[in-house]
Amino acid sequence: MSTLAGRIEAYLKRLIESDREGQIEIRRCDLAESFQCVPSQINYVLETRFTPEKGYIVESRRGGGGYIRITSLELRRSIDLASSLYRQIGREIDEERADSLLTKLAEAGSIDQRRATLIRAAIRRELNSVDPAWRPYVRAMLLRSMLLVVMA
Amino acid sequence: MSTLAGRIEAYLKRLIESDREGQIEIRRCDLAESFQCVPSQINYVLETRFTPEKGYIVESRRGGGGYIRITSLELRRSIDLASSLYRQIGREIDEERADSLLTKLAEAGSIDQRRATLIRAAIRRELNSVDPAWRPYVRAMLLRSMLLVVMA
DNA sequence: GGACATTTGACGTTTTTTGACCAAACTGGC
DNA sequence: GCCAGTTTGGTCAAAAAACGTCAAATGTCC
Repeated sequence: MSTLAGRIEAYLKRLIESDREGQIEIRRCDLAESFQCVPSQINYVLETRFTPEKGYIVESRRGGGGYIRITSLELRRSIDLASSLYRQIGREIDEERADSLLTKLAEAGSIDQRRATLIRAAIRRELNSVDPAWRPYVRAMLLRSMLLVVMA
Repeated sequence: MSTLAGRIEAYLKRLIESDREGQIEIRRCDLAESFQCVPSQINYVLETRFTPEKGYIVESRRGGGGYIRITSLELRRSIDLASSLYRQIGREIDEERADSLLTKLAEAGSIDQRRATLIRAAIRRELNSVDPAWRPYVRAMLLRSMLLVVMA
């Protein structure tokens, strides 16, 4: 994937993935400048790699203050889930609360029993090598992440 | 067996066998150049020696940045890609390696593309609030945990 | 000589890159 | 408020970069 178009695509996807909203705004001329290519190359990348079928929405505006906005529907949808998980779990969580949350989710059918068990075991194993003082934070992170990919 | 086709076949097989995943990517024009033959000779070799019945998959792309990819089904199976990749994570991992690992898993069908994107995004976002010095460790933990629950 | 395999080259398709020209949106003077 | 000029992004077609197909020519082995 060593084509210009491929590199631009990868760059944009990275930007989008690290954005909290799964959405970015760029200026076509800036991007073209930083990749040393003609501006229309950017349109080519957008048309071939960021189509609705591939889960992206591209909006733009011309004129002064113009921009190109790219939204990943996939990530957009996961935002809600992520923030709801963050509300339930928070920045840190102790083992007991993590445990009961998993039990609740399994009972509610949001995740299956097998995965709940798997998540408990994974957390316990990973925390082994973590300084006890940090465990509540790391536990929260792991729990949030695993639940996100399982429930999405 | 000292025909041109035979020598090209032997050369490609040597390359494939020395690749850890039993897969190589070449450029038809380069190969033709180095064997001093017409490009279509390469197609002849592929059609007669690297067929599915003989255990190979050949994929290709035209246009700028085009390539020909040959995969040996046998070598691929023997490695058990998913678990071998999983073991490759280790105690710490940088962003680039994590990225390419996810790409490979998605290509191999071990996880779907949608989840790969989700995992990348989740890792990036969680790491935002982590001291850069610890990121490789935390990244490894998150990646391992999320892969565990999605591949299970 | 016939059957089969190999080699070559002309022509075709797909994907990427580039550039000339077009259209919309903002800005500032009147 | 309107017009002219500037600032952006959009379109489209040609050129370039790869790979694919097919059939004719050539070799090889009974």
